[in-house]
Amino acid sequence: MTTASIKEVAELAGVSIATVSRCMNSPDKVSEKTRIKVQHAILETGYTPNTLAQSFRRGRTNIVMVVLPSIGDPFFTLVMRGIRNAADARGFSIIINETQFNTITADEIASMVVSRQTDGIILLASMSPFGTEVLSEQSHRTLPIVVGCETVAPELSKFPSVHIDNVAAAKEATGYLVSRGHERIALICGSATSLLTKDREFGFRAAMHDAQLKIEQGWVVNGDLSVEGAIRATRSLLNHRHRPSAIFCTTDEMAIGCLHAIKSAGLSVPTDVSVMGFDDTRYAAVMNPPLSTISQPAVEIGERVMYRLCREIDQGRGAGNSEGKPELVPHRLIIRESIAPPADLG
Amino acid sequence: MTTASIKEVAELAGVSIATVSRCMNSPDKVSEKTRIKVQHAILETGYTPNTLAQSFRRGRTNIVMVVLPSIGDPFFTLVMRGIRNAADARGFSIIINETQFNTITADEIASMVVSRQTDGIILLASMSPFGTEVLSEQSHRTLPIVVGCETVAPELSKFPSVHIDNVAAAKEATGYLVSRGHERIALICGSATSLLTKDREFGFRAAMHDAQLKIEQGWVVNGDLSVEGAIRATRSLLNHRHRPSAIFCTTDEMAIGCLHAIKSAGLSVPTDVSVMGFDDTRYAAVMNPPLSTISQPAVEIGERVMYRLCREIDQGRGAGNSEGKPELVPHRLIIRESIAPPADLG
DNA sequence: GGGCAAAATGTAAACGTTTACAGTAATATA
DNA sequence: TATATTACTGTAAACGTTTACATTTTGCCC
Repeated sequence: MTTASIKEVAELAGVSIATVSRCMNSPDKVSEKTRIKVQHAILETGYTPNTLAQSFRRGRTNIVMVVLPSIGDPFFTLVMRGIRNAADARGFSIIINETQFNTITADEIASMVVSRQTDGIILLASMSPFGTEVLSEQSHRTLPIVVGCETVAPELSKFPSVHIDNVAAAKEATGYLVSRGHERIALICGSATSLLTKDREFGFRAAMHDAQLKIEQGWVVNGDLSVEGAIRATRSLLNHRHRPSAIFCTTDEMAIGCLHAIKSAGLSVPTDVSVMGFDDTRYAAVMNPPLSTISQPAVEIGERVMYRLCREIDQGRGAGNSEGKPELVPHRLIIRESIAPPADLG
Repeated sequence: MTTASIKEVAELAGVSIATVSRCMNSPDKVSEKTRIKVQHAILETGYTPNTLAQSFRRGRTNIVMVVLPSIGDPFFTLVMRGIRNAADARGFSIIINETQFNTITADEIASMVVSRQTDGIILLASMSPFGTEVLSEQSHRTLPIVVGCETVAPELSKFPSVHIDNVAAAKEATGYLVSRGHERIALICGSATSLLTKDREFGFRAAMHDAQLKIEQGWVVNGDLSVEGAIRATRSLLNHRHRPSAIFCTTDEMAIGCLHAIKSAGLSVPTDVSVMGFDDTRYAAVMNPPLSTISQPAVEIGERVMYRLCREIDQGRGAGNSEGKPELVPHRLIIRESIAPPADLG
């Protein structure tokens, strides 16, 4: 039973298909009399516009693609909630593309660009650095892209973005550990190719430098954003010749693994080792002990990214020239119970 | 710079557009000579087919929609991974529709049905019961739908589905608690309208009945699938006149909240209260204590659901007549450290 | 080389909209 | 009442494919 088309509505209402179309899209351009005539015909036939035909004709799908490392990460879940809020409000659907912690290449983006199945792209994942120039040259005028959460590479700075000041946030987090008396602080960070990771690492190093603290070889370790990766990373830190008294994880997700690894090594948090997270996901407060962390306005980031993308799309594709400076949103240090002064101070 | 169309390729290659189209879709129907001629033209023009036009013409988007309560739940994350695996293999994209723990109504489904933006639907969320008949009547012949995880209502039994035997699994979980000596066992379950919840509750009650144990008034409580909901539910259980010695949560996500609530009430797990989860998400093993739970082959469920949907789609829409009995997949009881004999036994 | 089947290609219609343009009806202006 | 606006409606083209059908080319056999 193929659904009624505009033609049948037109016939039933005794008007042309153009009029029916106008009834749907710009009702003010059609007289009230015919409008209600058409309304009735629509109801009677149960007509709904064929989205495929509309997309084709309008050259627009009202679908955007969001590229992110993992929907499983509770932080991204929140960002997605924001994106979805905004998308719903604007009548967009969303296709999610998980990179599974791999950095995405420009080629992959490009292939999304050319098949016009999406109107725009939200990039929450890090791009492989050597891909960025390809992308920026070949497509920044052709497809709207907005970057979220991730710091954007200089070559990509044509693209609008919204995120927190990751350097400052990491600095603040590290500074707090220092202020509680820690001097041996390690860092578990994400993939080395992620600029976001780089920024947080940079903030960490800056804070350590400011405090004139030494970062031992092997104290900065990659946890690849997963719980399991963080467990491995933590084990290596606990076995380190100079065991740190505090561990800063650049993600709550990794902090969960970190907490687990510490406890299953027979140590306790925060008595033996303090732990600092990042993101303030919904699990942070229910961890044992509750996790100190940096809170980002995740939902708001999502909303702003999506609304920004809408603007790009509406202004015609590739308003990449908007040359947006990053929209910075505020972060906040959340103090819970996973951090205490180091034992050797007490 | 609008991309090259099939016409330009045809002109450049000196053939008709039909031939170009054939080169792309059924290369065996065109001579090798012209095929390479066209290949070159394609490369030279940088032609890629306009997906919108293809979708329109073929009446197929290669997009499926999956409806689920929350992508945030780590269990669904795994199911999604399976779905995505299969979808990638078959060239499908996915649009996710979160119900946010609300049951979805047939109307909402129907609106997805009519706008032909998706080729099929995967239903991982519970339908509001009064909606099901509408759905089954009006659309089960028009749009391919496959149900996953959720038990399907009898009225929906025309739709294929794949899930575990939730009744048996819950019975087994409860039985294990009984076998460890528990007699005062409470249940924290999800939304009352979910059949899946109903099934697990039914299994729980059956096991209690078999063991001739009494379920006090107020021992079966709704945790609405969220961490926070479970915290509230647990508090009410801990304040209960007859405090249970074990709590069975029908979701790991809720078990996380449960663990937290018990600990922040100053009690310990499993010494004071034992906790059983359900789903074996990636957090279960890193909880403190590690969570005993029921493991489902989540990724496999996702894959099977998606492949099944592909079959439905290929056989022409609404092969709902396939009248599939549910595909049952096996579950497994996972024993960790969150369960011990009740204190009053020791 | 004539005849024929098979293979390759071209022609043109169709998919369901939107929209520029032209045309007609209604209303206001003189 | 004639004319100039304005408001409404219809006609038809266009969007980029796919595909049934017609036509041409090729290869083969006698």
